[in-house]
Amino acid sequence: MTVRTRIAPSPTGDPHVGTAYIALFNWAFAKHAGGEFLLRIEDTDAARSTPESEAAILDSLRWLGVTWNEGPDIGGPHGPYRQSERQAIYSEHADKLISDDHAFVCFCTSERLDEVRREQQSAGQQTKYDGHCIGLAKDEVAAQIAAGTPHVVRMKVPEEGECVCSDALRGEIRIPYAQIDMQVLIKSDGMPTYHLAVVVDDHLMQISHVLRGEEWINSMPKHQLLYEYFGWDMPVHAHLPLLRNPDKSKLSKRKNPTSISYYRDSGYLGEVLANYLAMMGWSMPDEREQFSMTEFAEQFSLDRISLGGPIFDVEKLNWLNGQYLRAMTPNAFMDAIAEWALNRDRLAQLVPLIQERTERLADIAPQVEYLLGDRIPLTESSFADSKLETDQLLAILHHIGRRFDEQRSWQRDELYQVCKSLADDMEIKLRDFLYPLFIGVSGRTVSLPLFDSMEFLGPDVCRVRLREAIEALGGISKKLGKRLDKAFDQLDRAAQ
RNA sequence: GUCCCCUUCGUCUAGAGGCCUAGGACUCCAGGUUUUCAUCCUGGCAACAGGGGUUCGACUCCCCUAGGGGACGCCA
Repeated sequence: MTVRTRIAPSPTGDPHVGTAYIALFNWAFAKHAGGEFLLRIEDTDAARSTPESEAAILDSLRWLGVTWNEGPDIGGPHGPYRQSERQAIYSEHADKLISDDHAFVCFCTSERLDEVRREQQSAGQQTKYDGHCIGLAKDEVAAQIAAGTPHVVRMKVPEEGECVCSDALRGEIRIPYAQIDMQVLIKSDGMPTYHLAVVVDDHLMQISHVLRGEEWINSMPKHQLLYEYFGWDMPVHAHLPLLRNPDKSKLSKRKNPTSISYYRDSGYLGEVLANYLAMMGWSMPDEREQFSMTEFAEQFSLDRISLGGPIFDVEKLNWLNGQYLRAMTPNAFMDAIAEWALNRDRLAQLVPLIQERTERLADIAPQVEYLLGDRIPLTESSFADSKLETDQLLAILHHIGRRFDEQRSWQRDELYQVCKSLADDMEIKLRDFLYPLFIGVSGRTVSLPLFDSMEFLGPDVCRVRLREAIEALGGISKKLGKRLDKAFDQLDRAAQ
């Protein structure tokens, strides 16, 4: 049997280092065994998936040196490789489950579900579907569907006993069935949920090994059950440890830059990020720390994975990047610079901003200083010219951070709208409101236009810089954070 | 709250019962090379979460406790 692994990213945002991490390991595992690695797009969340995100993810993976044998861009014998294009396959399989009595149609509204959840929560129970629709008569179901009542399909789960699953890294894992919810398999929009799609696709695409994040361990029983219901063999599953923030929580953009584009734009090399990620939770037999992806694939084995969740440590990444950069020939180094900052795409973004402000070409460097490199470090005195008090500045930075967290796209006009509306809500003049953002982003009171700068820098860089601005102003304590969160929520409610 | 997973220096890790006086790397500190800085070299600080077993012997195996993390969505 050929080893076949996959990465199945969801195109709902910036390409995440966690995705890259899992992709790298799956890739290396397949390559090591002389097998195949494929890419599948899990875009069943119709509301959040975008083609832009998909393109960015593919691009990022290529930048890291990951290649695939089958995928949405190159096709293959098991396509299509976009789940949104496989809807018929999923409904067919869901129907099979219903007719085999392994699944049922459910008409419960989300309001009722919320209510049930609330009750269970206050009673201290774990929240799960209460089985309301499980016993509905066939003709009633048919009538409701004919009448156009919105509905989902849920899987049945044994009420008692425990599920014994196997993880290639941990051995047996036992989870009581009482813990397992009657998972929705088909959403009311007709799309499958992850749980149905992943099982159906992994089977049809002949995936032999699934390396995925630890966060999925608790879903193994659902997946195993589905494999049993369909009468299929289950691929080998191995759950990789999760990348962590410095505070040990799961890596998140609020606390750490997580988008691969951030690392590329900040001047890291793709091969370095890949090398670095490869030593998160895995080590070379000879403890070498610098190695290529080819060497990684040659040496890779599951038994050298350590399970403690590794903290993503920028210091060490910096060191590693320096090692690579300094080891280059001057020619290669020149190419690296040109590719990073001075490629035509990047310049094309910059030119509209700087050309009209330029008398001599020598004026360019100071103008773009904070866009191509780090902006100057901030202190409290950086904000001395503000008309507002420190606590107001902190409130602005905190609140805009919350708004930015929810921001999907990062275009200048949208950023303007977000700021304008928050400034209005806070009843602060836009000019005064924007001041701490200017300082935070550019480190200067005079700079290129703020929103263009932000678009150029991207969300992760902006988040980091704004966070540093907050620190420079004395930081936000837990207590203050709570108060600001509350104030922000009130503002949000008032605005609606 | 319920369930699941994890636990070696601050961080990434080596270690598969005696090779461990626990090794390497990053960070930090000290010294050296260098017109400055950086690089580079040398040295140093620093860990087996705690408690019980099993064993002649436990960082390694088992149990308990503690701590950390994750999951509990018509998100993936």
